[in-house]
Amino acid sequence: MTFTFQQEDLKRDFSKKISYQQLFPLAMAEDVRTADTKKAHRVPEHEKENTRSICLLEQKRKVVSSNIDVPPARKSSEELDMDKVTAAMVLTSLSTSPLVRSPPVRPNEGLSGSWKEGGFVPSSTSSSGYWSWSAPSDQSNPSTPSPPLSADSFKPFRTPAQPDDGIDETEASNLLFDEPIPRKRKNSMKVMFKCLWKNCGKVLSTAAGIQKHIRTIHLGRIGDSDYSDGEEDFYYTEIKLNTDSVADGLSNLSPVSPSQSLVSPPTFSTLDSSRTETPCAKTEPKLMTPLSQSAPTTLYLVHTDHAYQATPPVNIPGSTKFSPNGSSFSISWQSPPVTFTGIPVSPTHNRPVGIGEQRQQQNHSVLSSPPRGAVSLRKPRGEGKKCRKVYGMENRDMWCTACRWKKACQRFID
DNA sequence: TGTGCCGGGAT
DNA sequence: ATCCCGGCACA
Repeated sequence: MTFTFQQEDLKRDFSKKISYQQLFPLAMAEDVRTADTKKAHRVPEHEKENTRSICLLEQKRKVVSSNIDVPPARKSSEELDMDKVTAAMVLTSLSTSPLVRSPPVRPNEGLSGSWKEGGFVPSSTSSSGYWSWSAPSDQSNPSTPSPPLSADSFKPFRTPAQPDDGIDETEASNLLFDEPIPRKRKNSMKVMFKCLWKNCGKVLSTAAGIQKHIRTIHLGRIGDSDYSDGEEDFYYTEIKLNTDSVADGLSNLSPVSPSQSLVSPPTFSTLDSSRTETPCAKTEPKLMTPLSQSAPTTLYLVHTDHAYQATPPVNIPGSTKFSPNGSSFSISWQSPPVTFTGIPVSPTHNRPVGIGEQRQQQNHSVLSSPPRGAVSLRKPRGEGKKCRKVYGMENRDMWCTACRWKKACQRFID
């Protein structure tokens, strides 16, 4: 129904290019700050392009959804204040909502092909529902893989700043690659709406119902129960219950321990950018800045005990402290601490950029930079035989110390 | 490809 | 200061 319309709409808009800086001033700022360290982390142009497109998608999703199911009220004037509220709500939501689930492995997706090659598809579209920072910046790590996206959208709660989720995330990612969209799971889903009001948790089958519930019960709008300013939107979550095995663990409405989220590698749990501000929009500074600035195009992976680097952050050149490839951070959860990390360690096709690769990149840039020989301060090479030649490698102990140390020979000076 | 040795890290 | 080595330039 509306999905069809939205997809078409999005497709059309994707053909338009929007200035990177225009969309992501924050990311640009970060780019500038970390420009030096990122020299070795050049992101191929096409990846940037993908990233841009994805964020454009994020924006578009908001527009679309606001046109369709979210009243346009309270868009701008309250945004700043609401960002603070958003931060609080995120935290609240973390403890009251099923945040993590295991996305199905979808080998047929267009995305999978890209990250097989060590290349990277910035699938920052992220499956809806959770933490993923699909930031658009050059920091996007080419080798940080995007896990396969999941089809089920999950909306723990809504925030004023992002009244979206009007479109399925996977579909969105498919749009990017003009892949046909497998929809089979849609049919087996039952959409429910759960009230996120603290200590409530009421589940209703219709959005109208849950909105009315929130309006009347929690917002106390008894008189004008038909009027909706959209605020209710923020207090309920859409839950898609399906019969798939993947969703089995999610049908449970209680908070889900992140450690349950990974079914089996390389099936990654994804965190959704839509839960927090995507880099396309402003973010609450303390909560999001490090992530949104430095976790571009990367779905943060929920770390448990498997193949992901745990804290402390790994210091990799070209990445900031919280960058997707060079870092991780922890959030203390109700039970086990959750580590979001952008450093997949092992899966072959999604290994991080290693030092060797960085060196290669550096070398590459060296090769393509200044024409050498402009000014060579290197003194001419000695013509005569040196210790090495005279004594040979087997008599290295007979060499002069300089030769032993690979310095200019002091015994046979030219 | 082997050699000389610069630049820089480690101790 | 000494020792060591990566890596570049050159033969």
